[in-house]
Parts: sequence; C-alpha cells; structure tokens
Amino acid sequence: MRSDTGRDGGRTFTERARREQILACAVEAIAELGYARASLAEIARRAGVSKGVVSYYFPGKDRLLEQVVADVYTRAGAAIAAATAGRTGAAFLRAYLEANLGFLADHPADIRAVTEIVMNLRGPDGAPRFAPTGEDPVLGHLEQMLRDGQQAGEFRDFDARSMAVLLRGAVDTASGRLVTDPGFDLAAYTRELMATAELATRRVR
Amino acid sequence: MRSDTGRDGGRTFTERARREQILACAVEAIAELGYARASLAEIARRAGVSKGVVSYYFPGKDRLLEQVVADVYTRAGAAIAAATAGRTGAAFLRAYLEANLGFLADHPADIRAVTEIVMNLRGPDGAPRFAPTGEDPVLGHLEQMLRDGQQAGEFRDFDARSMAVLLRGAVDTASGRLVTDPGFDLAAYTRELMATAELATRRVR
Amino acid sequence: MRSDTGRDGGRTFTERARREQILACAVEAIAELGYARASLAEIARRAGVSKGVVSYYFPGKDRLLEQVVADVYTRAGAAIAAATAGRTGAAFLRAYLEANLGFLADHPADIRAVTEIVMNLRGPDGAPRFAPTGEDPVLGHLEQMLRDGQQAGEFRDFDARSMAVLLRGAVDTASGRLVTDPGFDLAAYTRELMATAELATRRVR
Amino acid sequence: MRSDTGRDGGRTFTERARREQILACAVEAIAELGYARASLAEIARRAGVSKGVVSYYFPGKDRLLEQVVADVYTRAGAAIAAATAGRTGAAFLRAYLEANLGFLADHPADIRAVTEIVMNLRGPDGAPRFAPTGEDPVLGHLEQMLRDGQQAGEFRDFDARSMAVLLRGAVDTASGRLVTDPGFDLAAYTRELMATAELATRRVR
DNA sequence: CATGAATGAGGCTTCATTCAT
DNA sequence: GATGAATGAAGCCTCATTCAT
Repeated sequence: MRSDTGRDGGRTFTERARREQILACAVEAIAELGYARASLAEIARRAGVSKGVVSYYFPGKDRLLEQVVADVYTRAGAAIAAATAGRTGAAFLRAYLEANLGFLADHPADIRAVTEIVMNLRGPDGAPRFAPTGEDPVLGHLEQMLRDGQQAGEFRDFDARSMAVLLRGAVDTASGRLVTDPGFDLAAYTRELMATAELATRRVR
Repeated sequence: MRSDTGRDGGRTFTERARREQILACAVEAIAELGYARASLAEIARRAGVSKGVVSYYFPGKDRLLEQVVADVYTRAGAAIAAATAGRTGAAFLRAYLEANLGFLADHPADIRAVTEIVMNLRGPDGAPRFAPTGEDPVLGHLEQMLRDGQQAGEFRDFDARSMAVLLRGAVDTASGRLVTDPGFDLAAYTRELMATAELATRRVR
Repeated sequence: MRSDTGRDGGRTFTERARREQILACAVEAIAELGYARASLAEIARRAGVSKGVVSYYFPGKDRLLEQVVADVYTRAGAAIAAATAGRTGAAFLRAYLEANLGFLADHPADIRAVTEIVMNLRGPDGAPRFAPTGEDPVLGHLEQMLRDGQQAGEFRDFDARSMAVLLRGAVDTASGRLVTDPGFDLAAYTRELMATAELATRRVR
Repeated sequence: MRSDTGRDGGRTFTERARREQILACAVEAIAELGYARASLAEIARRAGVSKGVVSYYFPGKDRLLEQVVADVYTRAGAAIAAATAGRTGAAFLRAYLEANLGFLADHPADIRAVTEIVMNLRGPDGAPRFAPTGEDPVLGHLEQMLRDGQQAGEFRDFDARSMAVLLRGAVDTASGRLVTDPGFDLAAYTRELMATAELATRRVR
C-alpha cells in the first residue's frame, strides 16, 4: 500500500483525481464549445488522456454529464446554503441572490455547462432528463422562503411561484450573458437585480 | 411554368409554400425533440417530403436553422412593434411585456425552437452564431426605451442595460417553463412580471 | 416512372436488389469468417458499398441477421414443403431428409450462416434470440409427422420428440461438416442417414 | 516462496488453483452469456480477481479458451475411456453413447462452453481453430471402433465414417438442447439414441 | 503475485450532404 | 423540381492487452 493508493470511500486517490479532472475538462469543453460539440474525444483531449479513459471512469457519456450537474449543484447548493443560513424574508432573499450571482461570478463555466446539459440532455425516450418541473427542488425552496416571508408580513401578497420563477430566470440569464457577452457588467446586474427584488417583494404601505 | 406557379419576388408560389412548410416542420421537430435529435431526416419526414427537398430549398442545415430564427424573430418583432406602437415609458413597458408573453402563449413551439437554436447553433469556428452580445438589437431597443423613460422622468434611475437584461431573462425563462413544466401558469406569471416591472422601474417619491 | 423504379410491395427495384445483395454478402461473410468476424464493415466491403449503406437498408445489425435467418428459413421451408407435399409416414421421412440434405448440398453457406446466427445472436437482455425451445415450429412439424406415422402403424413406438431431435441433429451436423471438413462425403452421409432413419423408425415384426 | 506454495510440476499450489478457478469461471461465463459476451473482464469478475491476473496466467484470451477446450476434452475423454475400456462392438457403442450423454448430463456448462468456443474461436488468419476435419481424433476413434465391429461381424455393412458423424451429431445436438430447451428430456433422448444406434448398426439377419 | 490504470483498435450507428435519374 | 441512393465522417462504446507500482 503506497501513499498514492490510499483508499477513501472505496476509491483510490488517483481514481478520484482522474474523475475530478475529467469532470473539470467536461465542464470546460461544454462551456466553451457548447453541448453538441463537446464530444468524449474533445474532453479526453483536454484531459490529456485517451478516449477510453473517460469510458473507464464513467459508464457512458450520459452518466458523466449527470455527474457534472450533480457536482456543480452540490457545490453551488453548499455555497448558497452557507450564505443564507439562518436568514429569512428580505435578508434571505438578498443573501440568496448575492450568493447565486457570486457563485456565477466565481464559476461561470460551471454554470454555463450545467445550463447546457440541463437544456440538452435527454433520456433514451427523448424526454429531457433535467426538465424543470413543479417538483424542482431548487425552485421549490425559493418559493417556500418567499411564502414564509409573506406569512411573516415582510413581503407583499404576490404569487410566490411566479416570483420564484422570475427571480431564477433573472439569475440564470446572467450566466448566459457572462459567457457570451464580453461587455456584461455582473456587478451592476447584481445591484439591479437585488434592488428589483427588494422593490418587487416588499410590503407596500 | 404552370398556372399555379405565379411568381412573387423571384419565387414561385409552390416554392414559397414548400419553404414555409419546411420551416414550420423544423420548428415543430426542434421544439418537440430538442436540437440534437431534430435531424434533417426527421424534419423531412414531418413535412412529408424526401430529405433531398430540404437540401434543395436550403443550402445546408445551418441556413435552415438561421432562417427559422429570422422567421420567428420577424413575426415576433412585428407583433410586438404593433402592440407598442406610439407608446413610451411605463405604457410601453406594459405593452412590451404583455406582447412578449402573449406571443409566447400563442407560439410556444416557435419560441422554444428559437431558444434551442440560439443556444446551440455554432459557426465553423465553434463560436455561437446568435450569442447575445452588446449589439443585440432586441435588447438594445428595450434598453433605449427604458432610457427614454428615465429621461422623461417616468422611471427611476436604474442601470438601463441591467434592467433590460433582467426583463428579457424573465421573459425568456417563461418560454422554457411553458414547454417543460406542465403546471406553469402563464397568466399568473404575466401578471407578476408586469407588477414587478412596474415596481422596479417607477420613480420612487 | 422509369423501368428501374417500378414498385413492388412498396419497395423499388433497386432497393430490393440491394437488400438481397447485402443479405447474400452477409451470408457469405458469416459462413466464411464466422459470426464474430462478420462485421458490418466486412459485409459492406464484400458488397462493394460503404458501411452506411447497410445501415441504410437495415435498421441495425440485429435486424439484418434476423432477416438472413428468416430468408433462409423461408426458402428452405418452401423447398422441403414442396418435396414432402402429400406424403406421410416413411415416405414423408425419406423425402424430408432428402430435401433437407439436398438444400444443404445446394446452399451450404446459407445453412452455415443461419447456424452461426442462431447460436450467437442475442437480445439486449443477453437471452438467445433463436434458442430452440419446445415451441420450435420446424421441430414441431417433424415430431407431428412422426407421431402420425406411429398412429398409422407404419412406425414403431419410439419417443417422437426425441427422435425428431435426433434426426434434426443428424441433419444439422452435416452443415457443419460440409463447410469445415473438406473430406466430408455428403452423398454417402445422406444414404446412411436415410438408412438409419428407416431402420430406427420402422415397425419391428 | 512460502510453505503454502509447495511445487508440483514447476507450478506452485496456488498457481494451479488459480488456473483452475479461472478456467472454471471462463466455462461458466461462456455457457451463460455466450461466446461474444464472455469478456476477460467478466471472467475476472466471476473469479473475483482483477483482469491482470487472467493475463498473468494465460498469455492471451485465445490461449485461455484453447485451454478450456483441452481441459474439458481431457476430462470427458477420460470418463468415456473409463466407461468403454475393454469393450468392442455393440457393447462399446452402448457404453460410448451412455458415457457421452452421461458426461453431458453431469457437465452441461462445460459442453456448452466448448461448443461455443469450437464454433467461434479462429486463428489470426480467420481459419477455425477447432474445425472438425478428417483428422478429428474423437471422430476417428469412434469410426475405428465401428469398423472393428463390422469386421467382427457384429455390425452391418454401413459407411463407418458417415455413421460416426451421424452419431456424434446426435450426441452434440443434445448439448445444445440441454442448455436452451428447458423441456428437453435427456433420459428419454438417451434411451432413443441408444435404441436407434442399435437398430441402425446391427447385422440384419 | 496482483492490481489499477491506460491504451488503441475496432464495432455499430447516426447524420448532413451529394448525385444520378 | 423531386427522389432515392450512397457516402464518409464522427460519435459512443467495448474490449484485449500492456505496464508501472
């Protein structure tokens, strides 16, 4: 047993490193070239390994892409959860939006890649694999927090579901801009989105 | 040359009909199957013609897809222009959003298809063909109208560019929801978006 | 409408010709190289066409192989049915075996290919696609004819099922020999098989 | 070299055990999954070892498969030789067929695996590795014993070669049935085959 | 001895495109 | 104008094999 074969969760050190490397290269390739052009060959090329290696670590391209999504979701979710811990109402909303756009600013490629995958990856039956539906947990959480703020009397009486969709749409659009529009000013956008959220949700006297 | 092939702009009647039919089937296929699965064969199948016909009318798949985008943009632009004609400031904004979401409600497949194409179609160099940039005419127009409203004293002093991006993002997200989220309530969303826009842009006393 | 595009059963003349050509080349390749080495590329090469053409005419390799089996079964069945028409008992058995071995002599590659496919082709679940089971129609027919001969008092009281399996095995083994054993004497084998069948089935005084 | 690695014929105890284990798992995998799906990875998985181990003990997959055949042939040959020792003529034939079908009943997977390998394994030139030819020792032995029986006046004057092929075919077909046809009655088949052999070979008065 | 890791060839399939008719 | 036919590239995947540790 050598130092580079230490086990952790059933996986060797090198295996975990390779997996992460491949995931990173997949994100990079998708963010840069788009979903359709991000072939396994391209991902392997960026990782400096042969095509077979990718298949060796992931049982199929779909699984790899799903892993990318799960990976980024996990990291983004953790960052946002940490930033919003213990907050409710307007304070939550501010922290939530700030954390979302902050993650975007720090990991634009990750978000871009996830967006591409979510929009394009389909199951064998042709149905979208990550289609946003009523049960979307991300959206559901935001909606619930908005509803809580309303019950606490902090927010006005808007349709929580629609407002949640609107705010997520405003967040998501930023990721697209960030990658393709070089003139996009994320800081200004963040300020304006937070102001808009504040004005659109606060209880009117 | 037969009697049923009257000329119009250098194109016979049947030719124009075929083109429109193919474009319509392309929209249908992309909206239903997604960008990657909408092959020329599938489009031809839906149009009830052979693959060769598609190639005959459009010099390459890319051109066909570009034409789909141009087509829908033209129709949507006309509808929105008609609805907002002569209006400025808050009145313009209301009419603009209402017309946008109205077009969405009337032509969800068109919007879905265009979204897919815009996100996926790339040039030979790999660069996005329709990437939103600073020169995006759609966005530019909205931005200008917002700026006009500010100068007229009707709107508060927000960053017009960011607000334009935000509102477009809020509009675009609705198209995605409309197709994949069966529980999405477009009417409620429209109301909430218009309320939000009103609250976020009006001059605060 | 030209002479080479005459329709027949929804298929053009060229299409039927190509299909038959591909089927023939598949038989040839499998008989010569064995199941595992008979790739689509090899089949296409023998047909003098590109790999894509095979996929153009058959929706997948499995379907092509299934078609080979169906094809040969149909032809062999027709030949045997014609040779045994109206016969029963020992006369049927003689004609049956003679027709079987005759078809073998005339189309050794076909039989060899079918044998390979039947033994190797598996479904997506890994289960054999043509596994001989109790419901095997070919075997069932022979068994029934043997039983009829017993009831007519022409045959002794053997186990009809076992005898059917035995005779089919004796027929099938000849196809293997014919291809791989250059010294195999089919005529002598035919004589001996018919003599054996006669001796093994006839009513003993 | 430890105490548990006593040498025998140049091979340690564990080495021989490993070889036998791998051979057994190869048989199992081929019998169950068929030739094409029995990959080294699958065989290694069933043996509970890594792929490298298989390569370590056998210099290539072909050699492993050849060894499987040799192994089963050796065991089957020994069993049959023991059962037929000292017998000739009809007595030999009865014992021979009984021992063959008995081995089949006791080791169906072995026979199935060998059948698959014999039918599929090819040399680099594409030629079958185990094709039955005129020099087939198994067949040759049976043929010789039949001839001896004829010269002893016990058998009628059939073509010994053809009869040998016929009987081997009747034996081999049972192995195929045994694996794929759940309703196959091996005991009944054995009885019928022995009766048939008796009737077909005995000297007619 | 044994393992995990990596390779590269080859297979099947899909698809945009071209061309003769 | 329109079609069926054919191509060839590219994609994903599986697998036997090799190698450093």
